[in-house]
Amino acid sequence: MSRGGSTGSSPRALRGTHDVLWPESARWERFVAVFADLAHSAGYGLAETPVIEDASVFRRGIGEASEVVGKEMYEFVDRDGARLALRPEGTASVVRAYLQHRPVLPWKAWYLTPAFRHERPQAGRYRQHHQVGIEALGTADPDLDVEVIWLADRFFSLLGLADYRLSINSIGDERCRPAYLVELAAYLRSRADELCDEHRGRIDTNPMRLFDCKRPECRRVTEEAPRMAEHLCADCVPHFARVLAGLDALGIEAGLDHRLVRGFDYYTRTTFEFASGAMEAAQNGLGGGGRYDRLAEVLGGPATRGIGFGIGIERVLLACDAEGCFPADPTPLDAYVIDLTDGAQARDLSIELRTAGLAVDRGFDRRSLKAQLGAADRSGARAALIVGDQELAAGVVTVRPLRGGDQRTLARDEVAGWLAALREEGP
RNA sequence: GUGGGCGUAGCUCAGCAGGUUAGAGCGCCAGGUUGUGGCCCUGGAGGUCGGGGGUUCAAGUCCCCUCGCUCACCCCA
Repeated sequence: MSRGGSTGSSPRALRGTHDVLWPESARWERFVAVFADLAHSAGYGLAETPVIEDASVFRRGIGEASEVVGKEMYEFVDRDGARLALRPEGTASVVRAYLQHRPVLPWKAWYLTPAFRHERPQAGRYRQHHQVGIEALGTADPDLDVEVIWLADRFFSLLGLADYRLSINSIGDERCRPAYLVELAAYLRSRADELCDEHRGRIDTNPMRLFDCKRPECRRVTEEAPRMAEHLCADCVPHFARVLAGLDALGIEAGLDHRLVRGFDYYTRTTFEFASGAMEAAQNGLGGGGRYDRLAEVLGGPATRGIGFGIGIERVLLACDAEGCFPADPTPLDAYVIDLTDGAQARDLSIELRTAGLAVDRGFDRRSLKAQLGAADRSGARAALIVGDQELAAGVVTVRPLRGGDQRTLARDEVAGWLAALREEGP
């Protein structure tokens, strides 16, 4: 098969996108199920919102000066002339949905979504990746910050991950940050000639963005920069202290990182990130989040505080691979029906058993017994059910365990019970 | 956006210094076993050697262009 994109070859998934097929997809199903159960256990309900939004939702929410909006967002004009965008992250959409429907506060939601960013793909980085996340709106209580961070930490441990670390910071609020930004910008201007070209121009538009830069020249400057955590106001100081105390009480280790400002402009106060220690630094970010107490206002709604996080599914599965945890184990079939007559027996028996709550596949095309048994073996079914002319005439089914055990003949109405018992026995 | 590596069967790859109809293993299909999977044996299907152009008597092999994949930088999940 041609791997080229030239004439004559069949279509491929677009660059940076990928298919997740069985059996690998079994892992995704479990991943999402574990997350959903955890979210429900803390009072979070599913929020399913469109992946496509008016571009302003993200431009205003995430920030015009952010990398994601500035050079990565999929944005286009549709047939009606509207400026639309494919969601590059989950939070802005959920807050938009909150503002539109105004559920009673506090409001807690979880989500599963693809996220689109136009970048050059590499290991663990895609143009369409997938995230699960939660958002909680309507309270400034720092214990909510603790709950949210605990949920992320709990999720990782439920997957069996152990080698990861939490970084945390507070980046202040509308009361203390403006003065800090003035001081920061002044400091950065004083050392502007030492900064990388790309970030020198950001000093006045968005000085905190420079903390994200990994180039050594910028890092040297930002390491010695004034720290937000040391300029917090009388409201932010106790908030952050309460968050740290809560994490400590829960036994969650958090490393303070004064450069942790996150890539989206909507964050206030608490910001945090989880990184795997089992992967290369280029793709070790498992997830992150923080408070966004101003986001609802930026999107045109009433002041509504909020906090949440997003977790990258592909990244976390890579970390699981690196740690050898959370294996994929597809749910096995209870039975595979083999019909040696005209096919009507497989048609009717398989549907009868499925209706009774069993997982059943069957052979098609009237293939030989040997071929159908081979297919039954490959299907992973616990048992093969054989109906040939002899069984049909006698009203029975030959049942053959495929993982050890003796073959026997059962009356047709005994088969479902026998399969249920077989399921109870083993995996 | 910038740079490196790589494109031969569904998958993993071999093809020595350019030389007849391009190979292996795995997988798939069929038969050996007229109704019994896994092991074994035999056979079969499956490839415009990513695409285009060039050099040559001759190109999977050499050259150019192009597309794609991949890894890294940046940023992030």
